[in-house]
Amino acid sequence: MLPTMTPTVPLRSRKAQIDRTATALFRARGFAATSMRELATELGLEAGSLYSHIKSKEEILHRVCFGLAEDFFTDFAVATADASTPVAEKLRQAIEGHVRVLTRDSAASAVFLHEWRHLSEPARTEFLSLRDRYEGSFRALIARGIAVGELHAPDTAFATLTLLASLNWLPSWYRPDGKLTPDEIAHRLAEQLLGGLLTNK
Amino acid sequence: MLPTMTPTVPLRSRKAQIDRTATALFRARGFAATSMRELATELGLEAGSLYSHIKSKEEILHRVCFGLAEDFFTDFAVATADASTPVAEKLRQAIEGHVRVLTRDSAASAVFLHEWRHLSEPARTEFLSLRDRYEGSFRALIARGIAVGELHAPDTAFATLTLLASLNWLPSWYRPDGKLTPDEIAHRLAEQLLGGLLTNK
DNA sequence: CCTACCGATCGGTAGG
DNA sequence: CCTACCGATCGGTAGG
Repeated sequence: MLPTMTPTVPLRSRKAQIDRTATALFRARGFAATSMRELATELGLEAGSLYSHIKSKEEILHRVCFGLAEDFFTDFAVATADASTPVAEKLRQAIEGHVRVLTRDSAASAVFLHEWRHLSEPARTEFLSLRDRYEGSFRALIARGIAVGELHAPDTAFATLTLLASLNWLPSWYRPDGKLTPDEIAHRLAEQLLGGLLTNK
Repeated sequence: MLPTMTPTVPLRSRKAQIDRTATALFRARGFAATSMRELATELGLEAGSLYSHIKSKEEILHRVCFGLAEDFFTDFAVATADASTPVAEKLRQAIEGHVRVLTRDSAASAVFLHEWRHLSEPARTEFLSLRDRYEGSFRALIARGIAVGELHAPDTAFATLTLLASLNWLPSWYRPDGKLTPDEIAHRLAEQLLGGLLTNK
């Protein structure tokens, strides 16, 4: 038996590499316009070889979308866990948590925000109901803030919509190598958005 | 010479029909995932027949994207034309103008906002520079409002970004048959967004 | 506006 | 992980 070259142990599993590279491509070109051959080339292998690690193109999209959904829920739960924290402060921490998830992996976030519609049923419907639940949590937080007088807004639904829209625009312009750190961005966004909601300024 | 059945005169030109139907499909499925055969079927004709009215699939996308860009510029110019109008009021009218364009054709707006990346060069770069110019106009307006003391914001760039992001989220949830009229939506959005920017409330 | 078709490319599989 | 390939579908054209 002859000794063979020990293959370089991949730092991340091949599957994780595929997910990461696919996510970047999905973000740049969109899910439908990204071909499995492009993805394979980017990874230095042949198209057919991908299928020893994944079952389908959509499987990747599914993992990215639902993985991020989980991240958003986790961070929101942490931000709002402490019962003694004032509502406005909970909202601030929820905003910062949301921004943290967005900046941690902005490619995956962009896919989460824009490519979910290429999920086939029933995943698509399931995804949308998760997203609705998440929006609902923010709306409830804002409504409670208004009820206890810490926040004010002419229309709760509009306030929630504009808040999340502002945050979710981030992956369109965020660059990890930009001047501001994720924490600074989170802080400024929170200032900007709470500025319009807080009763006492 | 025998008289023949007079063909029904189309209310809109066939080309305009193609654009409208394609826009709805591009919005629902995305540009890349929409096939010319789907589009033809929707219009009740064969795929090949489309090409006596249009040159290519991308030509449609090009018309939609640049047509809407023109609409946004036109409405912004009208909103900010009068030199004697206070800056904050100009901003309010610019917001309402932007919302008016978005609600007038929300399918085209959604395509404008999300499908432009499927334009090939040089159209893509040209489009992005138009979009930058438009954003720049809003930023300049906000900056001037802060300079003269009518507006306040911790960060002009962030204020502009969150403002436009909030407005541009509208095509994602706007339904022409919803409870609120476009004017009411424009008004509430303006209230919500100016509420965080106005110096005197 | 249709019929008939082109070459290219797609996601995915069989067998090794 | 590769080679070789599958059937399906793509945008678009020629000729009428």
